[in-house]
Amino acid sequence: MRAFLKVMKALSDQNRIKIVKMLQRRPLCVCEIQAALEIAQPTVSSHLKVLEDADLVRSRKEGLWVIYSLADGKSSPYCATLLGNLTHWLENDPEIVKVLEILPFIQRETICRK
Amino acid sequence: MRAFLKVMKALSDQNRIKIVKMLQRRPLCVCEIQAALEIAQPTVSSHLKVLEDADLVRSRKEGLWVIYSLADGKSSPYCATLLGNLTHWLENDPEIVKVLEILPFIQRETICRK
DNA sequence: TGACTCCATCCACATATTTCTATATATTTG
DNA sequence: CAAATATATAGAAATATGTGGATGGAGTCA
Repeated sequence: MRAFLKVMKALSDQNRIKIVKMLQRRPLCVCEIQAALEIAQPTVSSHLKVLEDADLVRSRKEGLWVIYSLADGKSSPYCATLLGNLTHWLENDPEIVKVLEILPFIQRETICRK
Repeated sequence: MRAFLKVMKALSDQNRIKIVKMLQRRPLCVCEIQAALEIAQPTVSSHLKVLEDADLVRSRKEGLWVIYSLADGKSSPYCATLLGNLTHWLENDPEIVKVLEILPFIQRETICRK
């Protein structure tokens, strides 16, 4: 129950849903997510922590960056099923479409000076 | 997005999950839910309102009672899918098992004096 | 009509969540 | 080592949420 509620709560926020949908396209560093969502960097870190605690997302350090990507979903049936559903859910949602459209123009090299 | 988040938030609370799982067994009046969850009646009404606003649950008046039952899920793919998944999810969860075990002993005739 | 029962709403309180600013940590580079 | 950059953490403010007591409407029955 604990794990289930954690997953549901993690997916109950608009910004976190946007993050998941973006990560379905490609792995992203914090900078890129921040640029796409246009919110403060600590807010992004906070949301990523919630998603990671729910095992929906995983991270790996790569030099100065931390690259976030979707989890494989093996930790629980909730993660697997919901991540699966989210590949087609909200695909036509205006807010989601908007973020996914600008995603190709967000490049790590442009945003992060290093 | 709005509807999606509404459904996810509705299913992000332990008591509301218990209500859904109980309703999968049989329709229930507010009294019966209150007896099973052992919480205050306004709290039950509050949770039922959240579930109903998310189209996960529907209600019909029957004399003095208001009988709540699961929605058919046709209002959105989120409702349909999640209600479907919840028929087997959490079936072995200790908290859920406990509520479902006492459910047969909760009878409207015993609890509601009518 | 009047007493009684089921349920929803109102209100207040406690807790949780979201978000930001400021600061700290970690890594790379000069 | 020192400066610069990416990210995390701490703390605070605003908002949202869960909860229960009090109240009132609606229906039932004597």
